[in-house]
Amino acid sequence: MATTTPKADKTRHRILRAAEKIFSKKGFRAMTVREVTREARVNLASVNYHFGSKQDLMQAVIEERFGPINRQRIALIEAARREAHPAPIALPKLIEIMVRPLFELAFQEPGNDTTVIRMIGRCMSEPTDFVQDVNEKTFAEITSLMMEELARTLPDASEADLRLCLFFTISTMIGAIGDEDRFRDVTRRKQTFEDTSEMVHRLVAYVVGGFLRVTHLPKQD
Amino acid sequence: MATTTPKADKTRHRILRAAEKIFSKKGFRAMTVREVTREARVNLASVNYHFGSKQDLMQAVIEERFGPINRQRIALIEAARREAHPAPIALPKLIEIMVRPLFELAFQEPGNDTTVIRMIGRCMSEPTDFVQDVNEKTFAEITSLMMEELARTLPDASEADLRLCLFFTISTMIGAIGDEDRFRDVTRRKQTFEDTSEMVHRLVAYVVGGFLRVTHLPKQD
DNA sequence: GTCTATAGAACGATAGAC
DNA sequence: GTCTATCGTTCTATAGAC
Repeated sequence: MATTTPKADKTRHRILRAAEKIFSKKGFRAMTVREVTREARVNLASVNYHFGSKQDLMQAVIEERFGPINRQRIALIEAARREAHPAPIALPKLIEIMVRPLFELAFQEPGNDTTVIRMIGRCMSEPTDFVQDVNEKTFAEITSLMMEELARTLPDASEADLRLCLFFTISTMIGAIGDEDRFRDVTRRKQTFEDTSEMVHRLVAYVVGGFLRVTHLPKQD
Repeated sequence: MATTTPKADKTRHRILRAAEKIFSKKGFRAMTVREVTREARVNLASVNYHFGSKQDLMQAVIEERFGPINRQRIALIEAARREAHPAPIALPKLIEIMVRPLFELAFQEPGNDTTVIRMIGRCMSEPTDFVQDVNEKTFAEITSLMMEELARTLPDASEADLRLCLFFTISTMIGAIGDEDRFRDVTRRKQTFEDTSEMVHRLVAYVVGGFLRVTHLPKQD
């Protein structure tokens, strides 16, 4: 006997890959079910059959992609905490945990294309309400975990400054991730994100520099 | 006699204000002409009469808003260059020129609302092709001017590193500007961007810290 | 210059045959 | 589980009266 549902799984998978590809380029509103099924080379009706609605499809894409990244970040924080114990995790290490899984998991994909990484950026700036809701829930745990560790690593900084810096950091990452075109315009590089490690290395340095300077700002409140 | 076209100008203006308000919340695709005319309390057909098409309306909104911000930045750079001459402009000063006009011009609006500032962020992450084209043209001059000055201020840094840092900086600004909801989530602040000056002060510190750390990274290429 | 009415196209979703 | 055919909605844009 053959396996039970080979074709269904394949169709489902093809739809998911097509959806994230188109969403990452155009956003939720401009991603039409018609274009997704055309790109996936499946029937128009199959999206509703397998997922229920366009919104349910989008939700499935987000959850499938963001879950692993955050699980890895949480695991890395816990490992780093054990390793450093009882000292706090060093700032560059902490920032790297924030930055690297985002870039590396994205490039584990076959063809090393930038679809996943662009999808994350697109997701963050997506105006549709339900996407924002899913986003908020997906990143709530890692945000509060990161704040805890930042408070340990930089005990003299105010919580308000740390939160503001974390906000800046997420902004930097999202911008750096999502906007490949602007990346090329500004940096004038031929490649896009090919040398991930070099880029991550500099991004970590940039964020660490930012944190240190803000939290060492002369008090003036 | 009364002025010649008081009502036409008023309608045009109402449409522009309504368009940027709705665009800043939802992006180009989700902004419908119907909703714009409803919000502006003008007739549905008036958008096509005054602007030609939805796309032309969007173009008018962008050019009306971005022009003054970039003109002010260019003027500030030239003034700072004269003042510092023959020394280069100090890094914090240069970064402040990049950051502050964006926030301040946005808050000159009546009611101090965040529409303009959100519009800029939304514009930067807008997937529609023609918006990206307008964006690129609008910011090409200020980008190259800023690169010139950065090269003078940080003469030991490689051009590649400076471009990458500038890219990070724009990313940080865009993220910090555009995403009021995430700002509230992460920072847990009740206000949004009320205390602009405090926010700008910290954003400048963050970016300066980032630049300095990346450009002083031990060489390893 | 402003209105109503509507053309014409594209969309999400579903019914029903296979 | 997959297909075709289509319904009902919503959109941009325009024609034509005022």
